[in-house]
Amino acid sequence: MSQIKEISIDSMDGKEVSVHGWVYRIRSSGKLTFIVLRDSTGIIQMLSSTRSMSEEQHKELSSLTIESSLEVSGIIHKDERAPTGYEIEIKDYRIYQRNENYPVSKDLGEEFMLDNRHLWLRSREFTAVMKIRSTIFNAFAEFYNTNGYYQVQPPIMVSTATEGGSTLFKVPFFGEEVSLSQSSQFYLETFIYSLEKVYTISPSFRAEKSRTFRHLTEYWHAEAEVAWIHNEEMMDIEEKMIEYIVAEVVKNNEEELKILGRDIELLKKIKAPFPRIRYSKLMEMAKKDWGLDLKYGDDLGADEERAITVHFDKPVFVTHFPTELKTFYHLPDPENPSEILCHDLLAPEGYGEIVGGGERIWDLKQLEERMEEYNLPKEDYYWYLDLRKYGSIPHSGFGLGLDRLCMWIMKLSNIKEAIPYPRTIRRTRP
RNA sequence: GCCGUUGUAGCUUAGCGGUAGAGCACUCGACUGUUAAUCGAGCGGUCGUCGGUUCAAAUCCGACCAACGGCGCCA
Repeated sequence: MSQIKEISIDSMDGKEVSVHGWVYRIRSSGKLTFIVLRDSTGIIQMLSSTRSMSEEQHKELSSLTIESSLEVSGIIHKDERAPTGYEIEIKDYRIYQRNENYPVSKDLGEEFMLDNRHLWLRSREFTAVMKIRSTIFNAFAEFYNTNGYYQVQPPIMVSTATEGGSTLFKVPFFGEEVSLSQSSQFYLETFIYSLEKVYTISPSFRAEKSRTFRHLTEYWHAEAEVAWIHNEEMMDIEEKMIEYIVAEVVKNNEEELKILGRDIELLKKIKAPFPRIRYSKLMEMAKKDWGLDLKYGDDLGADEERAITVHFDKPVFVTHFPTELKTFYHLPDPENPSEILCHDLLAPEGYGEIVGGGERIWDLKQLEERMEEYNLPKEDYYWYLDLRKYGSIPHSGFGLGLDRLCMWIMKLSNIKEAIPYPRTIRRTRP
């Protein structure tokens, strides 16, 4: 049995081949029936006629319907009239299942496509999305594996909040209650005292009732935590990582990018270093250069991020946010304690924030003070505070929304198109 | 949490007070080179649900349900 891609080459012309897959299109003009077969590697047109089969066989094949499954054997011909330039003249076949009525066709509404995601997955577009997504997830792990990092697995059911917030999913737990993890950062920090450089790819959950093009309640969170490095070095690593991931997609998924209509030339421009702009400077530029109604102390809303990122063709770091705009664990800049040593990475073309990261407070006293400001109970965070009691060191880390990264790289209009089974405030099926 | 939009055949939709129409899919038929073929016929609808107004409601009003979109929050 062969795969469609490996037989679609000139040197196979005239050879006998066997393939299996699903009916992608079928057209009949009586004595000739064209069946376009799909497998995981591509599509190929197959010809059924009475030249190479009996009348009954030809009739049975001609009656097949979309997405019916079968295997065939026949002779492959180079033929310019076929959609991909190659065609199989069917000599024999076996039908696994003939479908009655496949519900997915052209002209689909959004709700229908989401309700039938388990079938829509088979479409060429979504197959392309899933192949690119696979490249992105692999490339992320590969980048860190080849740079001396260890992959670790934090818990998903947790009893401590990361942000101290109200956005946690509560789950019954033997008469008690636990939360689903919204970030693995604190657990990642526990590993750096032995492994020094660690990363994880794990799901995160946010119970926020967000209804936007880039929010999911369950999403894939790629996080890293690195001992001994500071904010600037963390950004050095991240921009090389993004450059690597995008380059891998360009290298491995040219065909899929074409199916999605993504401009490859724009992706080829994604090379480190990325611009680094201090928050205070960005506020000035926003007001003076782009006419945005922003002042120091404002957080970046969706409109602002869009307005800012359309001015760049590469991702851009925004650094040194005012202390009050971010949560307690960020390290205040020793030279200007009203700002913190942190960074957001905004994706270009209007996509906005894909990474949040920075340097963590590593002094016990300073961390305790900040937690008091946030009214966080020390008892719950005893293990996080212990990290500052025993061999504490400077360190930095980040969290990356992998689904958002996928959305930007593929230039999708909604994050739901970037993940196979999106979970949102109103959707948990299929 | 706030604001908005949409529910008509399996799917995409037209109709917007007076007998529910089309394209795709599916079924049957014609066609020896089709490119999401073409041509002919057929199948398929308690117009999201409940209630109200009216001689008459898919159409107007109300409530509910479902989904989608925007803001805030964030990755």
